[in-house]
Amino acid sequence: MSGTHTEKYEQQRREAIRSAAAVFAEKGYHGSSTRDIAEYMGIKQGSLYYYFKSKEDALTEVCLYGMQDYVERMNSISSSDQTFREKLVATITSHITKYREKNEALRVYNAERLYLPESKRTRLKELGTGYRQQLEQIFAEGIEKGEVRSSIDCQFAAHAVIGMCNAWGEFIDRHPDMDLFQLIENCVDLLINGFKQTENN
Amino acid sequence: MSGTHTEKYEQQRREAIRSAAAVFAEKGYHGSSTRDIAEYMGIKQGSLYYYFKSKEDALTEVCLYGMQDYVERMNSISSSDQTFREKLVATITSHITKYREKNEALRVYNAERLYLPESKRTRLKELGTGYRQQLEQIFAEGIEKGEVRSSIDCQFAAHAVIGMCNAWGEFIDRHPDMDLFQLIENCVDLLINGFKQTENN
DNA sequence: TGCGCAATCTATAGAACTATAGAAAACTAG
DNA sequence: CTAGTTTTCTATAGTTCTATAGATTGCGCA
Repeated sequence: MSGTHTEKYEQQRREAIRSAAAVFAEKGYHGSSTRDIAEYMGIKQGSLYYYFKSKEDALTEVCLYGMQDYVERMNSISSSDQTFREKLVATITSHITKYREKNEALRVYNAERLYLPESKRTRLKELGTGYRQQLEQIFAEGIEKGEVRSSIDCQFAAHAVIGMCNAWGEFIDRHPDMDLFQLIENCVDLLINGFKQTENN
Repeated sequence: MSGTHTEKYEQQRREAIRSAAAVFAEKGYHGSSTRDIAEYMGIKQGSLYYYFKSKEDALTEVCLYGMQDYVERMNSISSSDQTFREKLVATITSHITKYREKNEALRVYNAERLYLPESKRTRLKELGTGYRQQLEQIFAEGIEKGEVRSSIDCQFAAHAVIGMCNAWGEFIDRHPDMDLFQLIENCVDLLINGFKQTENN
């Protein structure tokens, strides 16, 4: 498959995926036309079909592109030998900075993937589940090592962290001048210590 | 304006708004057609324009409908004389149960409001800002009364709570058999106490 | 019963959108 | 420069969508 394609083809295809990501992120999947994507990329509407079989195919590729290195980063965080707190910081940092780096593809994955038919979503589900399970594992280890209290439900915790990151991701996308460093610090502090008054204070 | 309309008209208009909410929630604003909405409601496509000036107008009404009693509930929570913890529980319960009650309109507000032009969003912004400010106020009082540590940034905290509730709202919508009571308890526990090991344990 | 208004329907204009087919242009190698 | 290949373009068939206009049906009241 990939052997049959030119260097330029692969390059332009990646460009097409990035363009689709940018347009989908701004207007939503159904709100975007193939003409919008082509124009963003600087080619004509019909030419886009040299790179995508269909608009749906474009969405599939964008979602995969958005998840892939995101999951890879989680792999390396999860398998490192950092403390629970360090891993939590790394996870949140990785997740949130992805939004600032203009990885529109991740936003598209979050907001639009459900418009894909089941059949085209299995790979995406695997990636998402893998990501979540690694995060659950980090919590399980945190409990073992005594850094996290044992009453924490790891599945709940993983979902909560992911949900919070996505919520802030959307937010910082609309507030480009926000201080990410401060935000990450606040998130970690809240998640680890909670709102309540500390005893020795 | 409203005086010129029949009882039946008002009733059907509410029905139209609810139908639009259901359809928009499932397919997204751009993914829904006016025919979809009309069919859901049991009338013909053209008849919908007896109740909405335009599709965009329908979205505006749905978003307003979704926010309104939501904000009202927050008013009464915020002005009650409960403790911080009680108010937090009430807020999260109100927010999360709204999703289970099939208030699709709230999901539509969250996911689709940005497709409205600025001019039609000012009222919505006011409502959203009002909601958030009341939540910030709850945190400020929590700090005053010593229930919340003073290092918490109230604006950050309010956003974090709203973001987490919305994330779980989306989730429970796809998992109808989930135990909301348990979920709410977990959320409150996490937000107040955090992940970390407690001293006396 | 029949008049008048309210509510819904049918039909359609006009625009936009996806996907394809085949022509044209750009590029590569000999 | 030429022939073959890759990439892009033009044109369009076939659908679908929004919004409107005018006909039709249903309803309450004199």
